[in-house]
Amino acid sequence: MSSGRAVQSPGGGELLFLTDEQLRQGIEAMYFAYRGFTADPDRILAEIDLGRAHHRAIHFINRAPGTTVNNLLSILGVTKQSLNRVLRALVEQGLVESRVGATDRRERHLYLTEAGQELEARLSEAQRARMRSAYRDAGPDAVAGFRRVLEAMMSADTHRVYSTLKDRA
Amino acid sequence: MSSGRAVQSPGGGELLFLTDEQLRQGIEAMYFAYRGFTADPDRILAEIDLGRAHHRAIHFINRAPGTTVNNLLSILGVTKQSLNRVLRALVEQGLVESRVGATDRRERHLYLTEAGQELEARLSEAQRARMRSAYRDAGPDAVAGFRRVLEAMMSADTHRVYSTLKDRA
DNA sequence: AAAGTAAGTCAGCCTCGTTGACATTCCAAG
DNA sequence: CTTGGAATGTCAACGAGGCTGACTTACTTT
Repeated sequence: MSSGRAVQSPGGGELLFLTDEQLRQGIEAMYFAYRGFTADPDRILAEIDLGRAHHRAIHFINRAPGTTVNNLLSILGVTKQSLNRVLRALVEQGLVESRVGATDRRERHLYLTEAGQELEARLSEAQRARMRSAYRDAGPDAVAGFRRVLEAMMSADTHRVYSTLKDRA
Repeated sequence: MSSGRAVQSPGGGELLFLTDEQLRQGIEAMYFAYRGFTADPDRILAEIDLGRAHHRAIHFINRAPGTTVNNLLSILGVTKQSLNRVLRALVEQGLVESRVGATDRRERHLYLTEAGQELEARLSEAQRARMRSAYRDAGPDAVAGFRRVLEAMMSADTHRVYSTLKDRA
């Protein structure tokens, strides 16, 4: 598995030489890996007639309980109309509670119910198990590199959202 | 960016200790990075009323010209009915040509037309540019680690498809 | 030739994106 | 105050691209 070769650039700085073939393998790896990444939660969600969109909402509500719809929107990068359908389903199934804001009553603050927390735990345990196994197979140095490449691959605004979330962990 | 710590397991082997927090950061990084990964091609595709599914088909037809529908199916992991709709659009737009098999006339062999090749080049150049930039930011060691983790994250059967493609590059 | 299998197509459903129209609430200017 | 605009969230309807089921066509096996 070649990962490119450091060569001297004309300006003197070190440059990474990458063939189109190496890049394409990276692209395909990303595509196939993402399928594995979502496979386990998808199976669990299908049992209870929910989809990946519900998982994402549950994940980030769990991450920041009491978040508003608008805030969740900017994390997920979808339209509010799209998120709304997902949230409605989650509320109807008793997995999420939506409370009118105390100071600003236009806002809705979102929380996982008991049942929502249980589902979240199930989903994220499945996903973490795969991630843990991949990390162990690949080793600690690989993991650091993995993270570095992923962060470099994000779009600038997405990277900002990611960092904000990470920093307040 | 911590990537876990090597500790001695009871049996004496080395084990990677990973907190749930570390794993969750990896999960979020994967999610946000995948959005960046698809963003550039998506923009180009939207201009001509095509979607990600068309990109995938174009990518793998370009990779293995003359491939059959069935073969493409097993690479993409979708149903033939779903792929069929996508292929029909591509043929109608003159991007893909579907030729009846010479030896077995049930089969359809798929090829990119001139226009299809041009679009493929545009899409994959955009995607490679981002990948190249991410690789350069992260450095060669990071790239090797990135690839190792991704491969370990694939499901077994997907990994097989990926390897087969890679080996005959 | 008849039965079975494989490849592809047509029809119709569901999820989850999208845009448009709207109700509610807040706030700042008059 | 009040009133006009901005912010927040909801309802409706459309489209892409997954899915299953039923089918046709073409090849293979007996």
